[in-house]
Amino acid sequence: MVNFTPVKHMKASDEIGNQLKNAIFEGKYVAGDKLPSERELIELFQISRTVVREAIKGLEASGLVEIKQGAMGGAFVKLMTFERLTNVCQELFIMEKMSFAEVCEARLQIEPMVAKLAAQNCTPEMAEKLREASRNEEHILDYPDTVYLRQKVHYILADMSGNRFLAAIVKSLLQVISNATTKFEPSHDKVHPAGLHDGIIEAVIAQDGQQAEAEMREHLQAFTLRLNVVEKDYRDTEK
Amino acid sequence: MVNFTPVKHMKASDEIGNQLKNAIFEGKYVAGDKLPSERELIELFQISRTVVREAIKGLEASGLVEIKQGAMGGAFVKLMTFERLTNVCQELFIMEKMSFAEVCEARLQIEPMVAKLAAQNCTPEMAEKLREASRNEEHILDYPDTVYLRQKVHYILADMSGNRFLAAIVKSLLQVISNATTKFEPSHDKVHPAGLHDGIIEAVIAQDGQQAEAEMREHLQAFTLRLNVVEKDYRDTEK
DNA sequence: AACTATTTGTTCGTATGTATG
DNA sequence: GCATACATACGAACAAATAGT
Repeated sequence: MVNFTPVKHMKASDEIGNQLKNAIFEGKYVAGDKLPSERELIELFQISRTVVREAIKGLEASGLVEIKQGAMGGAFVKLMTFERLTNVCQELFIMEKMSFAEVCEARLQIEPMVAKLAAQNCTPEMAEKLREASRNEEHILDYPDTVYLRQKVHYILADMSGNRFLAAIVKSLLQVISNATTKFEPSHDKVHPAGLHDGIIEAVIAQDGQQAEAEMREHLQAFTLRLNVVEKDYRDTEK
Repeated sequence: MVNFTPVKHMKASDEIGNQLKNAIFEGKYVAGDKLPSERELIELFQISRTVVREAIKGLEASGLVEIKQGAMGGAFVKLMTFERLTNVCQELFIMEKMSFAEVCEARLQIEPMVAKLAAQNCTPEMAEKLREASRNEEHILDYPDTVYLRQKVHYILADMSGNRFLAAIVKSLLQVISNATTKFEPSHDKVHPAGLHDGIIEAVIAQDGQQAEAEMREHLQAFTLRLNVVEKDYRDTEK
């Protein structure tokens, strides 16, 4: 049996798009590198400018490169970050592939576990960072637009877990919940009692994983329960 | 203070790409719908062919539409699935933004929890589905290329959790681990003792969440430990 | 400040490929 | 086989942004 190869042609733009993509995945181009210019790609692939541009447009839409115009411009490989995960989560939520309740439940399940890991990995430097974040929470009212501060403790704990994937998931969920919440409860940012995270923080610093997990669960449960009700009301009034 | 609006222009292709994207997010076009044809878009946006094509190419790369050519062709809105989450996870892994060990650990943390949820939601129909999947596992050797069968129990349990986000995460992790494993241990598919999941399945059917969680954790721990070693060896020999 | 070179952004005209009826 | 409707591809030109001289 002769091993004939299929003659199916991909679209030219997909073909060269894939070649460039693979080159990036293989590390031939790393973050900050410039891909060959359009004219060069025309030469390299022996193909028209239109096709080259469509291919690069695809890479841009996939979040792999950033295009700058002008002299010294071109398609630059972007630093691959977990931001892409967050974007996908956000889109899945918008497209109603997951409900607010599901997102909250996922957070309720995962974040306590992450807090436990954080407690197990807690170092003196991390402990100080946590304490500082906690102290700053009291000043949030002075900077009403720093949503980040409100969530800073959660972000730090996520990073402390030592698992970049889990950290990214937690941050993505936080982001989705935060975006949704400001939609149906614009005043939410302003109500945030100081010292809210103290229980969690102390447990983590004491490296008491069990306790950290329990404190985080309790912290989220009250919060989540109320939000779910508010969100449901909001959805009902929408109709 | 007059509320002047910024005059910064986006690229035309991005501009109309965003408008189309938003229309999709807002449900103006749903899965299966056809976007206006290139000619129509030219009319609607009063813009050139090339720009329209680049915009649509962007949507295609983002996974939002699928382009068919020929009469009755055009850009059709794709059904938004969790596949996108899996793709991003796969890419993050390839780009070394997360290690094999981290992926395994995440699975080890999340899947037992999902098994617990599955146990809490177990219905008679689901129980039967699980039993059938378990029985079929013995026949896997007859169909060596059905990777899916090997993981079927895990997939069913994920769906049983009742949380689409958690299910998607579990499936994505499974996929990443599976892809990586076949790289450094091609023979892996063939070794899969029958009845491996029986402990988990029985606990889930008995609706014993605690037990299901424990069984799943044990099931994964042995598996994970060995794989981590094999993977490390593989990485070392690569250099 | 003005000029030049380089690179991407946009347009138009034309031709070809592909699927439907 | 043919007409139609659509996407794919090419090439030439001009516009706009940016960096360096």
